[in-house]
Amino acid sequence: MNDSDEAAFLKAYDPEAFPRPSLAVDVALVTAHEARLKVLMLQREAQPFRGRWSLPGGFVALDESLDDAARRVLRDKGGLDGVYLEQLYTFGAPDRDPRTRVISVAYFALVDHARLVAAVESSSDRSAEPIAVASLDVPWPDEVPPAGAGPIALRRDDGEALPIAFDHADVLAVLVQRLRGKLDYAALGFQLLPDRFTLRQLQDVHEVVLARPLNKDSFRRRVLASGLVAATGERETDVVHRPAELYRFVRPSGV
Amino acid sequence: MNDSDEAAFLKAYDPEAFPRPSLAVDVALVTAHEARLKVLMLQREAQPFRGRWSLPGGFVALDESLDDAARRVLRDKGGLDGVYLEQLYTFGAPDRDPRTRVISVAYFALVDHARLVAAVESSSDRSAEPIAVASLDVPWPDEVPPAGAGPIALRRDDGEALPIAFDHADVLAVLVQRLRGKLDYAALGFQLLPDRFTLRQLQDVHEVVLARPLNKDSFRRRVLASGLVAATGERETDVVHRPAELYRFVRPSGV
DNA sequence: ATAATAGTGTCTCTCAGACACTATACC
DNA sequence: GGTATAGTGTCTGAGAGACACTATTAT
Repeated sequence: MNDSDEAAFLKAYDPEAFPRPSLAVDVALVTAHEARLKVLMLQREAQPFRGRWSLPGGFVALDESLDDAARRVLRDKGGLDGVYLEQLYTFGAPDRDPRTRVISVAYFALVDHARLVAAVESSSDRSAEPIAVASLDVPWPDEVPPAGAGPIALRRDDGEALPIAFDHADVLAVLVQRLRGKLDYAALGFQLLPDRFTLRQLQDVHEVVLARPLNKDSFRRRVLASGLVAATGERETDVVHRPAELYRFVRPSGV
Repeated sequence: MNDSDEAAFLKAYDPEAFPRPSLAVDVALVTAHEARLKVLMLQREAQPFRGRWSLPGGFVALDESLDDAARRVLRDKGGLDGVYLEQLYTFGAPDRDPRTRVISVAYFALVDHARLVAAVESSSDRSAEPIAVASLDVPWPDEVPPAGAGPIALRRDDGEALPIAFDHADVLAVLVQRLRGKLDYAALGFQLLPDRFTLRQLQDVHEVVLARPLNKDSFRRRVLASGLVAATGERETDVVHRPAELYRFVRPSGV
């Protein structure tokens, strides 16, 4: 390739030559608590879908990468930094936003429940936008929804169902599939727990995500054999029974 | 939500209010042949990256879904219709295209080798754009590349290495990870074979994708037990040894 | 002591890998 | 018959599920 050719070409290039839709990122901030998967949702105060609940999102700036945009959304709307973040899927149906063509690159972030609650509280101080941590009602048991499975529903702690804006129910459906599919093969479960956790807590998280009970013995064996956890020598406190050992997540070598 | 409110809002909405990058789809058209994974590549005749090889791609029209755009690219540049197509990942580094900000939603398509060769030949009649079906040199053995693994390289049948345009080496790296990860859990292998195939051919495909030998007996057992294949009663012909039974892919029930 | 959960030892069942053997085509 | 690959029967070892048992804390 000839560099001066390329420089001349770039000078003459017209960036308006192709149609350009708007580009947004939406972030599902996920946690697990009390046998439920939960996500942070915001109630829309503007049209479209005013009054319905949407994932936090934002438009991508021209000089920022998609990952950076997702991290910015997480920081601005969730008050969280340094959490596990992964690109999920890109949604681009022409009519998914009635305003104009908007393509949304969906991300998901995983955080332990206590940290999410703290972040939501400090975030509510800064902004009046209604915020909720809603439970997912997943109407199918396996990784992949069978044909004809209904959409995912959201329910607040007080029991009220939250109507979902845009195609965000589809985003949540893909999210649940990704979580269930990757949980055993990647270090996702740990991301939903605090730094120190018991194996029982980790099993609870897995059971919440997979929506089925797991065998205690074989779960312990598998986790300990994976080499992804290390005993700390500490034990939990303030429990009414024999306290369990606390473990911590060990990043797999070379990654 | 109030419908007339929403209608009034839409009328007043200014679609120029947010920066809008260009949006493209790129499609990796994949096949397996002679113990190699292969992809269709085009040699760029324009800047940028003139002379280097890129995945077929195109900009997304404002009234077309992402999937439709990918199918259009497949039809226009590869001459193929009705093949397996799946969204892979979205690439959005600010400098990935030196012209302007271009976000690329990458797809991959799977097709059997004979069909790809036929499509390439008829496509070469229509267009003078240099086209190649290049072998992937994957420099890591497992599903996920270890830290410090080199980039994927492309090699033509005549042995010549093809320099890669844009960030398409990254696209190919994610592609290989997806293929290796999903091969056992989803019906991907069949998509790389013609309608009728022998179990040996299917095993060859799996070995090519995973880049490691598989146990014949247990592979046969697993495939037959999966219920995804059905014997046709026919046998292969023109082989110098005992002909194997031909099987066909049976779509999993309910999908 | 009792209650409750943590954690371990062991048996069984399933399944992948390995090997050996038989079957069947063309030469 | 020779050769090459298809296809099957059987053993073995690894690992998950199931169950029973011991351990350890608070009350």
